[in-house]
Amino acid sequence: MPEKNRTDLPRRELTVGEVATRSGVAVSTLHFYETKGLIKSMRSRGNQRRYPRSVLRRIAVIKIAQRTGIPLADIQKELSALPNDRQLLASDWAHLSEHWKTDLNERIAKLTALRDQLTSCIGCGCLSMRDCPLRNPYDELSEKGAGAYLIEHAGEEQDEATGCNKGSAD
Amino acid sequence: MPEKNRTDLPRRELTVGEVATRSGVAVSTLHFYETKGLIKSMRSRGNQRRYPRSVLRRIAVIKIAQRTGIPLADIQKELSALPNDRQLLASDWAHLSEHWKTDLNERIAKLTALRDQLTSCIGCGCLSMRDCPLRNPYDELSEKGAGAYLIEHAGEEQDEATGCNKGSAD
DNA sequence: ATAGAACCTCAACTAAAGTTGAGGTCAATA
DNA sequence: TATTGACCTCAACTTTAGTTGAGGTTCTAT
Repeated sequence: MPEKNRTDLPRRELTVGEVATRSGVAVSTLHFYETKGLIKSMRSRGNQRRYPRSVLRRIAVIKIAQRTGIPLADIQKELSALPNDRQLLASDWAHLSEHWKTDLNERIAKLTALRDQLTSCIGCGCLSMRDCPLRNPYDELSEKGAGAYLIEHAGEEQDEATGCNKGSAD
Repeated sequence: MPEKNRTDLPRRELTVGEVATRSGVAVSTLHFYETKGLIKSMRSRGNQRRYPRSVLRRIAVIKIAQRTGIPLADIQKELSALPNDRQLLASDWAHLSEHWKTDLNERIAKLTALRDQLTSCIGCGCLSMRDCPLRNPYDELSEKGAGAYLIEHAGEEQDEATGCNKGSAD
């Protein structure tokens, strides 16, 4: 067990394996994150990766952002846009997490709206393109600055997948 | 405009292009769904796809399920497990949407929990593997029948990514 | 000094949900 | 009838987030 007794100075740099076990992500994932510019490493004389302990915090932040549904590319952008790219300060965390919280709230709001529509459409089941709120994708449109959609496209040919409230299977 | 004047009997079968425009999904997607067993088609003498109008309802249901976050493979399973695979009845819709609503509620609950943790951790920023609720993935574990986790793994080597409440950047 | 664990690079593979293109056929309209 | 848009199949490509494996090197405890 060579891992165990490496002179365990409190601030020694970490190997990729150590970072993997301590952060809970696979070594291959750390390599992958490095290719994506999400983390960086120093190299030993023998070309092996060495990490400052701050990388653990960085990985923690990445993982939390992922849980909120942010794609890695976006996380990378936000991390690299930070004034102090190398070391994540408490203020950075506050900034990022505030931003991600907003994002997350939007996603929750969207899902909640969907759930409510689902609830009210369970009894109906018309699923009409024209009449059913489940099929009028307000949410998608509102992202593209819509609201005007219904007016602008009012004359377009629409189809009734089924007649609403007929309760038929077609 | 050949599309326009096809003898427009109310119950004529639909071509793939008609289904595409009426349902809002691409023709290639309809082909794809067919290979995945999500929809079926009859064929004309010349081997072109012909759909009953009920396919529009089926696609509507698929799209709504997708919005709730269900993968296509699961949707396929549920649709094909239906007693009446071909035609979706109102009762099928009620059954499926009830089920998906439950699913959606769970996803919302998870995201809400994450948001609340995020909120309470913004000021702290410790992100400690041991101490931070954001890093103790209760949610994932609870799916595997956990709760026992904290006790069972209590002696395991954990790492402090940072010391909690130190407010330091490492 | 040496065994063996841990590490290196690079390429290929996975999964989901499609999209794109090539090469060829069908069908409705002028 | 001829044209042309719509359609067909099949293969390859795309993106995201990684994983797997081959072939070779480094590190560290004994």
